Amino acid sequence: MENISPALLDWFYKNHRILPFRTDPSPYHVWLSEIMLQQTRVSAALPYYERFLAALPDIPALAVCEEEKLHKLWEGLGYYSRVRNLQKAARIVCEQYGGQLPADYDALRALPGIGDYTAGAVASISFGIPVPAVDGNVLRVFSRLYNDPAAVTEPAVKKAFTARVMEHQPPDAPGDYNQALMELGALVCVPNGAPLCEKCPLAHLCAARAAGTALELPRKAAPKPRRLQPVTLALLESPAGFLLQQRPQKGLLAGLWQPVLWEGEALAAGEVLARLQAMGVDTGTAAPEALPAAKHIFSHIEWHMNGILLHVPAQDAPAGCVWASREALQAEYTLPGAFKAYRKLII
DNA sequence: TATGCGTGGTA
DNA sequence: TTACCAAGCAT
Repeated sequence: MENISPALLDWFYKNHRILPFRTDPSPYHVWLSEIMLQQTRVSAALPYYERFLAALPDIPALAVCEEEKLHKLWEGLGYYSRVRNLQKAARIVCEQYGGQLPADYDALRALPGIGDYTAGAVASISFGIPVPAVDGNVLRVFSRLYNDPAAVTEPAVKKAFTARVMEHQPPDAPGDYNQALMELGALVCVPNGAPLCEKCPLAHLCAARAAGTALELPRKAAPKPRRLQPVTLALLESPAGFLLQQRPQKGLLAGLWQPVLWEGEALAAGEVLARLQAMGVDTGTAAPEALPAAKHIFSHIEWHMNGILLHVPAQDAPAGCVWASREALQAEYTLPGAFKAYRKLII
């Protein structure tokens, strides 16, 4: 196949979106944007990006930020280990590289939270290093361009596609080329429906367009079905505010805050009261009110939530819990989006 | 290699 | 409403 980069780059320079991390593509900006954009849409990440940079304008500021504040800046964005790894990496960069990201693919790749894709993106976009940055967009574009039905979810297939990506990469513009492929995937060679082939600068080269198979590509392995999990929660309000419990430091929503809850069990109100009392909570005399049922879908689990709202007397918080005022909830404690249905009851 | 890890937009 | 799935990484 003839080299795609002239037509691709010409299209990119005329049609790319103006994005803040392109306006000022410093290594820190590109790194932060790439972490935020992992499995996340540009429109969802943009407000977080602006707010995060305003709070933590450089790598040393990120390195010394308190974890609670860090979580708060990521609240609602999901995959919270991303921001913890971001800080781990920032601390290493401060200790080993004087606070500047290294201009070296392998050194970037060795930092926490930076995998093949992100190392390639930062190296090529910020430092002009001729390496690949193969994400879901690029795999989709190439599976169609070559009309290749191989499952792009397989690492061996991704490796083979990466070799093809590099056959077309111009040595003098690796960053623009990598971004152009992603931009083409995001704007023209779109997923979830028919691609906009009439707008595609590579349409004349595209094997899937010729074969009429673009809608069926890329091929992926079927996802595993989600596990359904009943969850019972107890929303306790006292004169001091609402009772929050911190989640374990490992696993789902690690270290974030939530109403007191039990996963994997649908508990009746009487059983909830008994369990609260066993925790040392004075459940008082007010009758528990039923909370509305709610569902939250994670990628691998589906929570079916029920529970009670209970007004209790002023008292100390049990171990691992705090009483949080509405103001503290707003400013300090990070409540994951899974509790969106209940958030409006407490803020 | 398979699994765990969030959330929201869109057809 | 369901189903898909978005600029992935760690273990």
